[in-house]
Amino acid sequence: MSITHMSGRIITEVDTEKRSPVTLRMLAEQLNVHVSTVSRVLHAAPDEQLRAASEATVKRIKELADELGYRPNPHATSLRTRRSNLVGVLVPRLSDLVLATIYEGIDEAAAEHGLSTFVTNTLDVPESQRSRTEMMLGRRVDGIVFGDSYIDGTFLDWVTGKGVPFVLVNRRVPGHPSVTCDDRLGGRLAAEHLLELGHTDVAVIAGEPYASTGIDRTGGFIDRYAQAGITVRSNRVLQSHFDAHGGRAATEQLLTQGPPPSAIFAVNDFAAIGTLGALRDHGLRAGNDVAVIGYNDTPLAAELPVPLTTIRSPMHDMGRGGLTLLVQLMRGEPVESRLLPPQLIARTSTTGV
Amino acid sequence: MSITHMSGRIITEVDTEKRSPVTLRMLAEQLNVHVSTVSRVLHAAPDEQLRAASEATVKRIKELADELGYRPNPHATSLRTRRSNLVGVLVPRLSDLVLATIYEGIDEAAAEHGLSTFVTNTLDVPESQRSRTEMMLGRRVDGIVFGDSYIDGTFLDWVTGKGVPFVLVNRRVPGHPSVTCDDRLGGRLAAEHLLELGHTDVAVIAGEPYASTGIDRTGGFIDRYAQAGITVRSNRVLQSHFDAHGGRAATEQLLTQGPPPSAIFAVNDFAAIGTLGALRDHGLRAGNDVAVIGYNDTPLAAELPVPLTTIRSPMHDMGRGGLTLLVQLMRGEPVESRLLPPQLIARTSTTGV
DNA sequence: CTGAAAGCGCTTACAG
DNA sequence: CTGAAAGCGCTTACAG
Repeated sequence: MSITHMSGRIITEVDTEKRSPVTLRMLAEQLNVHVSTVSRVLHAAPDEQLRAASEATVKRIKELADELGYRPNPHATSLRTRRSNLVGVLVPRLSDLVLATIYEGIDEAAAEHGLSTFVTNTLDVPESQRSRTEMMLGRRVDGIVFGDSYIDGTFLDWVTGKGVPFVLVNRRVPGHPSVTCDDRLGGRLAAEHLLELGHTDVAVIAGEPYASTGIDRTGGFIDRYAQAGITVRSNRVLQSHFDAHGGRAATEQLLTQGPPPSAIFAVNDFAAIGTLGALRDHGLRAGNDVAVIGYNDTPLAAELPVPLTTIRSPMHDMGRGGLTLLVQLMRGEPVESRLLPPQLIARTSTTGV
Repeated sequence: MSITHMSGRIITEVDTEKRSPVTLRMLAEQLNVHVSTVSRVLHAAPDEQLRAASEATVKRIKELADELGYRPNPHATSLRTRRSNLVGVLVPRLSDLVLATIYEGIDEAAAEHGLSTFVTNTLDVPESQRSRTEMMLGRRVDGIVFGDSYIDGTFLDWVTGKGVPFVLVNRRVPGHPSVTCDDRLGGRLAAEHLLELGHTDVAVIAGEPYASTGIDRTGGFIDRYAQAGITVRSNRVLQSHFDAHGGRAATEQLLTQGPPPSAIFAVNDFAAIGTLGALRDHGLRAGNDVAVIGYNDTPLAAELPVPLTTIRSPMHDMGRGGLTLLVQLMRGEPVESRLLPPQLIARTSTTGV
């Protein structure tokens, strides 16, 4: 640790510190005990260290390990135990705040369980979903979290054959364990809010047709309107990408095809921002001329020039919950899918100024 | 691979497939060659396979490896070679689109080099920067990319002592290799744009005082104004967080302390969105009453109700460039810091309707 | 052209 | 209470 002031030595020492972190064997040799004893002591739970070694030995080992900053080599451990303590996470795009936030929840919970995560983008491209999954398997992950599932579960059936436990977050697929927002309920909440405000001519910017999020939010919304005796016609329901550009494009299309609806439900806050832009281009004031409601309550929603009414979804908790479910699965415990409750957050974009 | 329709067998097979991916030894035994021969063949570059084994043997080995889907166990490889092919990435927050995009660039380039990445948030908390770095070292990463550097390089000096190569992206620190946007130039471009539009009373939402991004963007801006003979007074330069809430808060403060400036430069698009909100609350129209210019050209900027003038920074390329620099460093090659050029993107928020 | 050995750093029954 | 051995799956000189 001390620096010797002879240039030749210094380089050697730095090199040594760099190349060789302290190993179990180094500890064992310094203490004149067997490497297996050190291993046992360092792994025993506090209450069963008695059986690992004598109290004195335990103390000596732990102190030296502390002093030298011993960190087990995870590759050696993984090789030996056949557990990598690694979890793979697949998302459409990490630069989508929704997925980034979910991932933060996943990684946070993973750290609490002593697990590390690998994330990767699949861009919702099936070929990438497959190749990135294989890459994760190549890395010997102990489990996978999919945030990019297609509602058609063919791919997941293939993954099942690989024997690696996995869970879904963000988007659900029937027959597979998942932690998602109760998106049908979310859609219903949006509908109820607009119904209360008296909107009968409404449109939906519905998201991607392969994602349960878009499907369920749209379905819950339309069903609630149907209950109220109002049919949302199919030309008022437009597919879209889950971003501002997609929301703007879909809204443009909507506004081009006839008189504007009195309210628009965009199944994603970013799409909703695109909707706000398109409305403005057409000289319509969001919240006064046309009500707009988004989904997720991203941090931006409250700060927009026209604060956005939205359905809050528990993004972070979805990530945490998904990882927790995966851990249970990895332990061989039975698991159940969870639907987390959404919440309406009313702001100016529907209530007006 | 085939499914036997006897329930007992099925479970066994799935279990087998799950627990034991194919190993070098399995290949060797099936082919009646030594495991070292298989290893040599599978590692040789196409042109030197002649020296690894006979043409016939090479062919047999490669075919079987393909057929069985052999994937080397990375933990065994890492243990043996003392290279993990792992890179650690530290960012303030992955749910900040700027950092997520930079990370996407890093991971993309990493994959091309056969490297995998671990990302983690530090929330700009020094204690976390340290603990997360230690966690990365524990994972035996071959290198680290810091996207969260403080301009004060004390922490990085400590990291240098660890002997692990690292590079900086996003934020630079004198004396350490980095790939960043030329933020001083970016600030200057913002100033020139506003000067051309005739703005003499301007304010800056300046970001965090410990980040080179905020410092350089602000510095370049103020210097350019000084060149034009205009002093930007210090009460017109406000610290802020790099998000919408921070931008709104700082702008509120600005608008409270007296008559509004005729233009505001926010050193981050999200902060700029907060600025737009605050202006609207005060009955001021962005682009007409007060010009607003942001930084980064995030995908949202163009889609906002008032499209945002901004300085485009090459976020993705910064990530790619940073990883490339790290690879050079890991090879022991000399490296040089790079400044990537920013670009002005003029939109309605400064030009008006 | 190919085999055999050693060893990376760890864990885990098994002895004693 | 502690030691010794075996082995996880790979790579790398070294022989022959």
